Amino acid sequence: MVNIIDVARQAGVSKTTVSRVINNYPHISPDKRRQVMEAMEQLGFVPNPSARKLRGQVTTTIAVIVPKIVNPFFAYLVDAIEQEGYRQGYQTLICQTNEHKSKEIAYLDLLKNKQADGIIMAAIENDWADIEPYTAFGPIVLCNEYVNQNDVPTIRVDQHEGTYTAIRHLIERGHRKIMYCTGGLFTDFGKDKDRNQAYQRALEEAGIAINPNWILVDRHTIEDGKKVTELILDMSDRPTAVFTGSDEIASGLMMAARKAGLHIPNDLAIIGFDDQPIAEVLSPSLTTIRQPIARMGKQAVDMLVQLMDQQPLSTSLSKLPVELVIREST
Amino acid sequence: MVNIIDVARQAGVSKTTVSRVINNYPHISPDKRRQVMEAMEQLGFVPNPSARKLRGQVTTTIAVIVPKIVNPFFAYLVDAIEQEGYRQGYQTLICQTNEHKSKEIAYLDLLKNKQADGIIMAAIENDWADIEPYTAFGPIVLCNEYVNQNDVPTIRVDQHEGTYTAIRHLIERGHRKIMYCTGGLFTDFGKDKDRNQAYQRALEEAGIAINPNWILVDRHTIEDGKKVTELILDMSDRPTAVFTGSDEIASGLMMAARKAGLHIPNDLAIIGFDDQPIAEVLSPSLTTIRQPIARMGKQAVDMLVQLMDQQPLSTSLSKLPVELVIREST
DNA sequence: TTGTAAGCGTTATCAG
DNA sequence: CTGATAACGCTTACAA
Repeated sequence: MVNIIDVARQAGVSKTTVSRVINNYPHISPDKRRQVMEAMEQLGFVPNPSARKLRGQVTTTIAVIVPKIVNPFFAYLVDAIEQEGYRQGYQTLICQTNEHKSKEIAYLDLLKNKQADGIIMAAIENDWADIEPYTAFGPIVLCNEYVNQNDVPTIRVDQHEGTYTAIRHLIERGHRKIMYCTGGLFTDFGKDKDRNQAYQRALEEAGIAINPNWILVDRHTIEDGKKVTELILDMSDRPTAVFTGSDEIASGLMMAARKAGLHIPNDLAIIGFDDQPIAEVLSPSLTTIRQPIARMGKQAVDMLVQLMDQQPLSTSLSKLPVELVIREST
Repeated sequence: MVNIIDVARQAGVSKTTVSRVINNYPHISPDKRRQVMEAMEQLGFVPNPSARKLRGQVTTTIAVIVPKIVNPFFAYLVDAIEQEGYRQGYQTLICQTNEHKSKEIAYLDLLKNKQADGIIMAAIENDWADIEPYTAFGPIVLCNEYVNQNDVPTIRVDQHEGTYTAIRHLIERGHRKIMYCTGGLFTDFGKDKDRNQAYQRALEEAGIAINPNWILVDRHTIEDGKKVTELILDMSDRPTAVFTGSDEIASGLMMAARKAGLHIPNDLAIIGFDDQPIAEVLSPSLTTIRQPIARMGKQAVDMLVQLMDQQPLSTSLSKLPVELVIREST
């Protein structure tokens, strides 16, 4: 491995000077700078990141933690973050927890060991109380997920508004039997709390009673969607519309419903969440709530960079608007 | 940051002993081992990877290079690699080139600096001649993509067989006007060479002349698929079937064709490639060539680990079989 | 079985 | 403007 000393020798300078060239220090004679550049070129020198991280204060590395990279929502988010990070001179470490608490913690250790200057969490497996201590080692920004705590830097969409808009849309289409089918649990915190409350509020305002049979939780995948359809088919009192927490559930649901002979949207209206590319190519195409993923990623990076640069944050919470995209499934 | 010395002090031993405990050396008294473990626990010690990489010979890190993580094929491949790597004790660095040659080279530098022990490349942007020198610093395994060179460790599917099977299937369905629409170029090397040759061979065997108008290259995305449909609609002599290089092009194509009033498969048959989750939920569901992505990922890791362990490779090429999945679009 | 000490490749400090 | 030198946290001869 060719190192800074080899370059120094080749250029006839000290390794300090080489280091200065690498790091663009201002006061170096043009002559020496040129010599060093040439030597680096000739020897194919590349600075060793381990050594830099070990010695320096700064790693110019950020990490983004997602549960599953095969989930298109997270893939697009990671992509946005990676590209914006790259633009701002950061290397992005992509970390997949597979929903394991221990893996999440292991990735947070990246801060502890100065492997990364900051972390963007797109999901949270552990309690915030267990994560918070890591902020002592570097900034953590939540993106997409959030917690019941005011001072945690967060970029997210307005889940309440999104869900409320979706349910209102179904009601306006004449539906009164609306199933609610989402990711997390029907709990009292974070993302799901907002969605749950919006669902309840929209129904209440329309004077519709809530049917507990039509509340399904912990549904994520296309497979889950198919199973939801089976559930619906088995019901004596079927819903006429379904709100789903992601386009993936929606697509599985739609496919199975179609196969069972249901006409969409006449027999069953379906609305998704995310506006993934798939939403447009489904038949019928999927009405859904569009999340501004690229903007979320960019803003998360911006906020993280501000924190890493010790700049004061104008606001610790950025709530981006969502958009109802009406297609054929409702 | 709590380091090995802090632990040593707390446990009342030397840092060497701590290091030995971390690395599971055999000859340590149970007593001291326990003391060290307790100290590590109490202090919340986590070994610093930079220091280990800098000092040691081994990083227990592998890197996987993909062009775009938002492409579901690569997302699934990365997922398989990450999980298998994790199982075998390796941390996986996920690297996205965005199809930039320079980024690919930058990632190959990971080998040079001992940031990774080995690399899996799922795509190739640069010429192999420019990549080959990096093998001096650590093993490189190709997965999915390949080059015209015998000794390069490669895991891939039989693209020729896959494409041939697909085209034969269309011919058996009675089609003689078959469009060919794929990713790379209609070139003479790698993945595309095999596909191209298979297309030509299948047509030739069936006594069908090749129509150059029906050969489209460099198509990748859903958007590309839509545009292909426009092209078809503008043709005076239209194909009756289309072979596409990925389910994504196929889905864009299908959607636009349906919108234009074409019946699928009667007016236009479509066959995809990959068997992504989307293939099943499309309407009509998509006939496609299934790639064993999970197996590819696992085998790539296995092969890389063998090479990193300096074990001889039984064979440098593993060609996995593909499978025709017949659905409604043909 | 345990400890001492020399590095791995960089950057920060200090002196010139 | 430039250079010597001391860390950063860890592993590994070599000694004991």
